[in-house]
Amino acid sequence: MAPESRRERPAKPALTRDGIVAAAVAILREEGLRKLTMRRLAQELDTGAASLYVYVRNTAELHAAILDELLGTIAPPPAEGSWRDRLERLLTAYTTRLLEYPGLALSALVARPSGENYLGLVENLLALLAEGGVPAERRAWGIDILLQHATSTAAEHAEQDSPDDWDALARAVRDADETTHPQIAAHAADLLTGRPEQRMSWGLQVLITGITHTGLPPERNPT
Amino acid sequence: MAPESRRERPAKPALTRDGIVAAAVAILREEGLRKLTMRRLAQELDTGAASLYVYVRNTAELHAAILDELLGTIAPPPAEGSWRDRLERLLTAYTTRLLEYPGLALSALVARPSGENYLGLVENLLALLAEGGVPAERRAWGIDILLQHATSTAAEHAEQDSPDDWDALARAVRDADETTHPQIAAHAADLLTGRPEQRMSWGLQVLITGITHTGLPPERNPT
DNA sequence: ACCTGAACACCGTTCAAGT
DNA sequence: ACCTGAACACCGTTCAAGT
Repeated sequence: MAPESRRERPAKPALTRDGIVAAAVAILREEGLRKLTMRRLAQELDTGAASLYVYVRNTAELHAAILDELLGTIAPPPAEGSWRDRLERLLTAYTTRLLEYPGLALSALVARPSGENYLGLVENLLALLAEGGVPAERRAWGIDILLQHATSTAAEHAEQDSPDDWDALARAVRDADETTHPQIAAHAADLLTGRPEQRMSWGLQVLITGITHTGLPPERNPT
Repeated sequence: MAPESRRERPAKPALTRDGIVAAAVAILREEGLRKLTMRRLAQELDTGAASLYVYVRNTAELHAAILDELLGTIAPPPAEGSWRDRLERLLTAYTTRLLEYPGLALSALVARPSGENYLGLVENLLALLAEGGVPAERRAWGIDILLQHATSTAAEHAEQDSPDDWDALARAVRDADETTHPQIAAHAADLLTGRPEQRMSWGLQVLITGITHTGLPPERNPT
């Protein structure tokens, strides 16, 4: 009896948090963040959206879990090269990962992640600053700016379904009146030039140099 | 005849782009960005949501227009103080404005604004870097990082309906294992300490110092 | 040209009821 | 405890039809 249970369709696997996150990553890779909704995810797992809420508090938490999963695939920086080189490579790898799904970077910016792989990244960054001789009390705030920069650089590329926005700025800069906006007119070329990797690399150099040269305020009150 | 047109209700004003943006700003101030939807905005203007699309391409464009409106209320920096002081004050004023509506900062990060007031801000920033002796070819990229930092600092505070996220990171940092995460354990205090204004101020110092000390890559290819 | 109602194609989240 | 269907309370955007 009960021949239905012997159909070709594979047995419906039990729901688990890991299974949910894995399915979410799969949808993300195949269809993008826009399509990754609770309803679509539930459909993929052959259940109702409500069932997901047993394992995941809300969409933000789901995004955080996915991000941490993705962070797990960042290769640790090789031991060769100066600490600055390795620091830049590690942060670039982080940004590159995020650039595959800029919408996730946006989530990461708003809800700071706290998963195992994110903590590992923080750990590595702190160690690199220590190796570079950055004073201990400056390291935590230092990686904070570095990560904020790396994350927001990726987030800027979110939702580029229509590149109208960039065109709008480019047009405004090009059409800038020389008398009302002399600076913009003079710098028009540089405002619109530079490959993303070049700007990213320069930005990291700026930050690292700034961090090594800028002392903390004398008193740092708790939040 | 037609006594309906003489009712106490004020005559429905004609739709204009400016009127739409003004109504949007009003809703933003009174109810927040979450409540500012095309449907709610149309309701406020006593029309249907579809009518708005005659004047505004989509939600992103509406957000950009609102942001530029808000930017108009930033006081120009006073002429007193060093260029660094004035630069920091101007950027802080920008971030403070954005912090009132962090959701807008998120929009600004994704769709770079191009309104008149935003261009004015860019113009002022370029002039300040010029005054500070920053080489011409470095100024455009310099204000780009400064604005990215200022905008993303505000964006980080978006959607804090539930402060669970910060708690999650704080817990993870405090619970960090000393053997697996020695750096995090050692820096736990600094990772969680510091008033936002202090971190913001230090961040700007880092950027300004970095910009004045870091040359551009020799070749900068067009985008 | 401008404006509209209605429709299209969706959302996240909650909750009472089942197993 | 886990799972579900159905409901609640919404979205942005398009479009044919009107004025």
